[in-house]
Amino acid sequence: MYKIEFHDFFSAAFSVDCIIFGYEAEQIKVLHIKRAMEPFENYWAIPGDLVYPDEDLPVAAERILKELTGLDNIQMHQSQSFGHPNRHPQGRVITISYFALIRIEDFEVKASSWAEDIQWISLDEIPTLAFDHNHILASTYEMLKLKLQNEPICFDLLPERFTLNEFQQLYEFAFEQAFDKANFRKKIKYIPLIAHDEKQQNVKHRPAKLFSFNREQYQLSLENNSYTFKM
Amino acid sequence: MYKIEFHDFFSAAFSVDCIIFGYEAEQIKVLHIKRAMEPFENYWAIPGDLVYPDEDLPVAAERILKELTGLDNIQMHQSQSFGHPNRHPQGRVITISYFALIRIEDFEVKASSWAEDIQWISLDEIPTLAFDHNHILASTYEMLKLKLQNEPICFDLLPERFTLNEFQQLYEFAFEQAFDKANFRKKIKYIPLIAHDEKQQNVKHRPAKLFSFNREQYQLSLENNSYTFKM
DNA sequence: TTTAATTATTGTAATTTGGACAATAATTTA
DNA sequence: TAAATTATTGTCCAAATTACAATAATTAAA
Repeated sequence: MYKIEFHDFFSAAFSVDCIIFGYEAEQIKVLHIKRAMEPFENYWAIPGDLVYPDEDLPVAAERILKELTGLDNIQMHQSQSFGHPNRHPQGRVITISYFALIRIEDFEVKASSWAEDIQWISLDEIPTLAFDHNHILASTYEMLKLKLQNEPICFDLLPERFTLNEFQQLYEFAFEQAFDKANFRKKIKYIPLIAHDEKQQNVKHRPAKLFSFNREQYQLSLENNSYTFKM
Repeated sequence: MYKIEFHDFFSAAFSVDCIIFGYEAEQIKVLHIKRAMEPFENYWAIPGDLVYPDEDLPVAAERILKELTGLDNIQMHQSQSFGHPNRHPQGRVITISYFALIRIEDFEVKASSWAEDIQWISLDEIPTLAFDHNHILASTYEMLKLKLQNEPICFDLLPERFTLNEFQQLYEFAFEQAFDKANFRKKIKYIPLIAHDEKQQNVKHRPAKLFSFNREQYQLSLENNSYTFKM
């Protein structure tokens, strides 16, 4: 085996891939772009690109997502790394996947930069994607479900002030099952929420009270070790 | 801003860091090595090193762990990536952390390669480590706890055939609290175990029945979506 | 102005689960 | 054969979960 010099190690690139989950009409969809360049030209792919040599990972994720899809100000979470030596035909590229969860109706997406087209595709209709993106997507979806149940990331999906029913719908989305309204309220008893005096507007029935997630109290109890979020 | 050419992206290195959690005397310890070279010479560090340009990540993790600590055949799990541009003084190095859980008494560790010394350090006595290793360790410990409760990785720690008491001790380790023997048996009712006819040998009391984790049934129910592991 | 319709919110009783603890079983050693 | 030790099972009570009923607040139609 030939000797590898120190500088030979500095020959890899790395990328971030942004898996944007959205829900709409009780379906989970994932944002895809159509590649306008080789390799995998014309394939659908997860939005992602190479990271600049002096750029931090979360910054790169934000930049790349915005460049390719127009999405801005989205709170992303790191998922996993994928680094098989042959996963990229043009060299050694390690990729780090980030994901987010958004309400589709709240955002407008737009193909730009080298993205030729953009589309929300439901989880059960994903075609063969570029690179190892099918694998990355599947494994990131598992991470999403795990985090939904163990960290309060679900509040990224809700408006700042929400009704308990909206919260419950999200819960049902995460667990893929329905819950009883009365029992749901007992279940979330320990999740720190702020009850506001304000009520729902413009509904054709009794308006529901609005709540918000009490981030301060959540942070405190984290530091305290006095409570761990569980859905 | 100057234009970055494609080949300029291929100037990063990447490493893996292996966080080996061990338990002994009801304490959680982490395996550290003392660095025998710059940067951070003489600092304690998590065992880790650069990955070869054509080497897969899990393979690199195994190789590096063995080179530095002598540990072999350890099932490691990927945790997270750390990629701050200045985290390594000699260039851009993204690191991917892997972790494992072992019983300290089952293995012998030995400093080798450029590791000058090796030591198990308990979690509450960790000194200032090389690089951003304190941060990596803290964040990987959170991942360990999350996975212990949601994936059957605890069986990596047990021998192939184990008694329910051994299983319970592990459970107590993971949750940092004691459980009632009788109640523990009710709690694990849904975890797929195989009860063998075989019994514990060479104990000074009534021997316990041996069990093993039913990986086949677990895989099946995963594919089935009929059960999710919960501790 | 009253009433029906709709959804929010609270309450209650039955069932299931979880925890404390006691009882019994199987084995080794003295 | 009895004492010691740990495994295993059972029982009772409290707590959590579930199903479902009752009440409250609001809008829209009569």
